[in-house]
Amino acid sequence: MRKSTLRDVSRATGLSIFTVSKALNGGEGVSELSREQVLKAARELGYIPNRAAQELRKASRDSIAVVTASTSNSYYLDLMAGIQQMLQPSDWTVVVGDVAVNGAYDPALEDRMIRRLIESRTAGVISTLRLSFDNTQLLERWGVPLVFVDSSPPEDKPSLPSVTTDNYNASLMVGEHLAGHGYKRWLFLVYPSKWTSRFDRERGIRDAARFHGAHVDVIESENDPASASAAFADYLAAQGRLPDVLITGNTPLLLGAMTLVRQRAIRIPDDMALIGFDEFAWAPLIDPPVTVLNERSEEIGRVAARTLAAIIASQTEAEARGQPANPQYLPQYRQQVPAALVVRRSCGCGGGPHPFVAKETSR
Amino acid sequence: MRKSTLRDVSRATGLSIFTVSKALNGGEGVSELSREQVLKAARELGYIPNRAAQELRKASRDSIAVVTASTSNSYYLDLMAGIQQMLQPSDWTVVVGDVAVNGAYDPALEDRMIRRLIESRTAGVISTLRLSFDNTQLLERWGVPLVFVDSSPPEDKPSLPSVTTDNYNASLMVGEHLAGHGYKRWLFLVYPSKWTSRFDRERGIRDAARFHGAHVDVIESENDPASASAAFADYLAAQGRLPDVLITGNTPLLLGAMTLVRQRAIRIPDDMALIGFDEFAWAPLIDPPVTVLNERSEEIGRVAARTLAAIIASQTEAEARGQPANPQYLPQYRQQVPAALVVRRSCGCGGGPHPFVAKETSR
DNA sequence: GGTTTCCTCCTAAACGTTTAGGTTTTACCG
DNA sequence: CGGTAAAACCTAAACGTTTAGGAGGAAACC
Repeated sequence: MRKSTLRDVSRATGLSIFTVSKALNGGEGVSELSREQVLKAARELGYIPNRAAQELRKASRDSIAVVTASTSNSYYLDLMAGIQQMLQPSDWTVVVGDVAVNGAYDPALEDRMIRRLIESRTAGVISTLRLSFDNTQLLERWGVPLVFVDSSPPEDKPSLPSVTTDNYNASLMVGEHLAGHGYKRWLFLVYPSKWTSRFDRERGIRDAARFHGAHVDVIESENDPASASAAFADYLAAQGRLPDVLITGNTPLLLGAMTLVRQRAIRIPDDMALIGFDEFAWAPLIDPPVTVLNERSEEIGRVAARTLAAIIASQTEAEARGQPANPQYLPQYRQQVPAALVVRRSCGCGGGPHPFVAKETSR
Repeated sequence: MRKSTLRDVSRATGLSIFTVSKALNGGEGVSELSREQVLKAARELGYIPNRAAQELRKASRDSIAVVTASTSNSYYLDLMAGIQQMLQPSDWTVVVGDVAVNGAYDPALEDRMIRRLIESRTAGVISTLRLSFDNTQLLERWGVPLVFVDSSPPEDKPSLPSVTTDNYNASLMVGEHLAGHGYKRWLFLVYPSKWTSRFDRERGIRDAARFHGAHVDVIESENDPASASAAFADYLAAQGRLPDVLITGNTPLLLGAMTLVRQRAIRIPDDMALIGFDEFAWAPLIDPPVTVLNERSEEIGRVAARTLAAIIASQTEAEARGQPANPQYLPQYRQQVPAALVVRRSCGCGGGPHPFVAKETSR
C-alpha cells in the first residue's frame, strides 16, 4: 500500500484533480454524486494531503510558536495551557521551541530557532524571553508578529507588545509582607537578566527594603537548581550567617535553595524564613508549606494569545486590502496581569492546617 | 522590506536560480567569486528559504514527533530530555503532540494528531500511550515508523517496538519492600489502562501481595490530581479505615492523594505508609520525603530515540536500494529498562536526614 | 430555434525549491 | 591555433497542491 496523492484519487474516480480537490475541501460546484465518489476513493486509498504542497500553494500560515528556555520551570506548563485554551478553537497549531540545551540558554540556538520559524512561515511568535535585537529585526522584516510574555522587548524596540505580571507591585507586596514580619536582612536569589522580569522584581524588592528600612543582598544564579544551590552556598560561606529571609526568584531556584536548606538542616522559618516567586503544585506539601507569589501564568498565556491573534487578524485584513502587511503594534498591547500572594508557613506566618490567604496587587 | 525568494537573490546577482541554490547549499561547481556574491546578496536581502517548497521538492522527512497526553506529568520532561539528547546531534527536529485537552485524553484529538503528522510527512513517531488500531494502521500504511515508550502496542500489532520500564519486576520489588515492613492491607491507586504500563504494574503488585500474603485493593482514577483525590476519598468513605500503605501509580495521582492526606491530617507513615511510582524533583522535600520507584525516563527516552533512528536509517537505506520502504521491526526492538527503588521516609523506613538507598531491578 | 443562465467540470498556471541533463566558458596541452 | 577536458553555469522539469478562467452541456426563457 503506497502513499497516495490527489492524482491517484483523480485516476481512481475518473474526475480531474481540480474536482477532487474541490470535493475534499467542501467547495461549491461539485455534484453530490461526484463528491461521494471522491470521498469514498480517498478513504479507500488512505489519501492524506501533503501539507508542504498546501502550504506552498496557499502561502498558508497556520501555526504559532512559543519560544522558551528551561522548560523545566513549571510556570511554563500553565502558560502553555492558557495559550492553547485561547488558540485551540480557532485551530491554530501551537508549536513550542526550546532554545535551551540541557537546561542552559544558548544564543546560537535562539538564532537557529528564529530562522526555522521563518523558514516554516510561522504566523506569529510568543516569546518567554527577550530576543536578540537581530532576531526581532528579522521577524519584523518578515512581517511575523511578536508578543513577549513575562519578559520585555529589547530596548531598541520598546513598542513591541508584552504581557507580564505586574512584577514591580508584586515585589513591593512581597517586601511589605516581609517587613510585617520584622525581617531586616533579606537575601534575593535571582536568575539572569535574559529573563527580563528580573528587573522589575529586583527593583520592587529593593524599593520595599529601602522603604521599610531593611537591607537586601541580591545574588544571581543560572536558571537551574544546581547553580542556585551553589550560589546560595557561596553566599553563606562569605557571610558566615543566615539572612532573616530568603526570597527565591522562581521555582527552579527555590528547588536548589531548598535542597541546600535540607542538607544543612536549616529550620524554616525558625532559622530563616522563605518566600518564593511563582506558585506550583507541590508548594503546599513541602515541609514547611511555601509562601509564594502566584503570578497567574495561565491568565498571562490567555492574554498573550488573544493579543497575538488580534494582531494577526488585523494584519491579514490589511493584506486583503492590499496594504503593507507589517504587523501594527498598538500601545494598549502592553499589558500587565495582577499577581496574588499565597501565604503559607515558610514566611513565618504560623497557622492552622491551611493558612491560605490571597491578596491581589492593585492594578 | 519584503519577503525575498531565491528568484530575488538570482536577480540581484545576475546568476541563475540554480547557481544561487547550489551556492547557498554549499554544493560543488560554483566559483568562489559567485558564491561570495550570492551569500552577500542573500544576507542583504534577508533571504530565508521557504521550507514548504524545500520539503515538497525533496520529499524531506526531517522531523520526529512525540505523542503524549497529560504533559503535566513531570516524567515526560525527563523523557523529552533523553530523546532530545539522542536526536539533537543528527539534527532532527523533535516536535511534541499533546492529545489531551485540559489534561484529559481525547480520542478525537489522537486521530487529528496522527493525521497532522502524516500530512507533514513526519519521519517517525514516539508515542507515550497506546494508539488506536486504526491509527497504527494508518502510520504503517504511510510507512511511518512507530516506537512506543512506557506503553505497549495494540494487541493486534504485537511486533511494534516498545521501550518500557521493567514494570513487572519493579512492582515486585515495591511489593517486597512493603512486605518487609509487614504491611498487610495495600491500596493501589492507578491510572486508566490507556497508559499500558498499568498492566504490568498492577500484575506485579498483585503477585507480590499474593506471594507475601497481603491483601491489595486496586482503584482506578483518571490521570489527574483532582480525580485521584476524589477516588481516594471515595475509597476511604466506603472502607471506613485507612489501608496500611497507599501505592500511587504515578506523580499526578500522588499529588492528588497527598492533597487529601493533608486535608484529613493523615500522618505519614504513622497512620498510613506511602510509596509512589516515578521519581520527581520535589520528592525529597515533601513532608515526609516520599519513597519512590525511579523509572529512569531519561534513559527510556534515549533508548527509544536510538531505536527509532535505527529503524529510519535502515528504512532510508532500503529505499535507496529501491526496495519496499516499509519499516522493519526487529524483535530486539522491544526493550526494557531497569528501575530503581529510592527509599525515603514515607514508606516507614526511619532514617537520618538522608535515608537514600537505591536498589535495581535485576534484568 | 436561438439566446441566456446555470451547473459541473476541466485545462493550465502558479507557489519556491531541487536536480537531471545540457551548454557555454575557461584552462590547459600539444 | 586546434582540440579537449574540466569547471561554471543554465534550462527545464519536477514535487503536490490550489485557483483563475473557461469549456461544455442541459435547462429555461424568449
